[in-house]
Amino acid sequence: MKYIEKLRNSGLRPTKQRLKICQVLFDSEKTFHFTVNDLAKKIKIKIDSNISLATIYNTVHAFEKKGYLKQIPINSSQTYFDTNVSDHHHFYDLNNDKLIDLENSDVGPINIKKKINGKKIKSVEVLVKLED
Amino acid sequence: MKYIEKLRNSGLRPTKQRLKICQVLFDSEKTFHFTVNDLAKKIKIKIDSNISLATIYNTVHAFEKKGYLKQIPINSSQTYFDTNVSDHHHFYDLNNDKLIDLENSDVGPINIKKKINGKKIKSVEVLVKLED
DNA sequence: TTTCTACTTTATAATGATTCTAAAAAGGTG
DNA sequence: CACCTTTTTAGAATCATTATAAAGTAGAAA
Ligand SMILES: [Mn+2]
Ligand SMILES: [Mn+2]
Ligand SMILES: [Zn+2]
Ligand SMILES: [Zn+2]
Repeated sequence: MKYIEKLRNSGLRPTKQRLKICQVLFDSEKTFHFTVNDLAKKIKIKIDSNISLATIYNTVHAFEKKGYLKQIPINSSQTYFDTNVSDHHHFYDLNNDKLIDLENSDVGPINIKKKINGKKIKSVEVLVKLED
Repeated sequence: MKYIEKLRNSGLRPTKQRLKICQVLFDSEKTFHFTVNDLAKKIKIKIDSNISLATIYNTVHAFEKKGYLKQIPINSSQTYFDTNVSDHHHFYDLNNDKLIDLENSDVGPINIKKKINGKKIKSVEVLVKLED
């Protein structure tokens, strides 16, 4: 299985559960955005096995820490994650709570002119809110 | 009192509680960022009166809807609000969960080249995450 | 293979921000 | 004042997320 090494390299044991979650997250052609709830449903549908919510949370957070997933900064009752870990931005459709990718090339370079003493920039993310 | 009219013009009755919350939010020289919890503490300190949490939530949401406050898109366990309702951006310091304003002039114009059919842009916000 | 240990999973409880409820209080109008 | 509507409030409910701690598993060593 192709995810065993990916997990090992990150210091995560390739357990049955983690491998199945990898399948659901990373086997698809396109990247996608999801909440933990979305992911739990998807796992139940795609794979006929019960992975506990606690494990899904643990794994998602482990993947996030390792850089396999990104959190999307947004105000919502649930946290959104992204399997697209490249540097990019988002549209957020306020009418249906859906996220759409905005590639860097769709936004152009962002030049942060202000500097904060002793701090370095970790990420620069643009959120474009949409409405009808 | 200078907030009575502001409230009336927005269809909000100028109640004792709303006027006191206005004082705490809008009387200060500088704008600031806050969570509902922050605000509740500030109210208890600045004004010696008990305004219930429910009322603070109601009022903050009413003000947000009227455009007197802005929500800041960020992933945190609490929602952050901003008394600076001008178009601007933020630094978010991951080491202490503090927000710092980034004026439009500190970022330069952002040109969103991608369009979404039937949707219009409501806001464009940049979040710059900082670490030590 | 057997054993040992650290890591992982899981069901379940706890947490905590936010929202809901419904009764009491206050605002506004005539 | 009398009336009706809006607002406030204490407390309960909700619900995403995190913590707990017991049972299971992976990997390595013997
Ligand atoms: Mn996380
Ligand atoms: Mn709100
Ligand atoms: Zn994305
Ligand atoms: Zn601000």
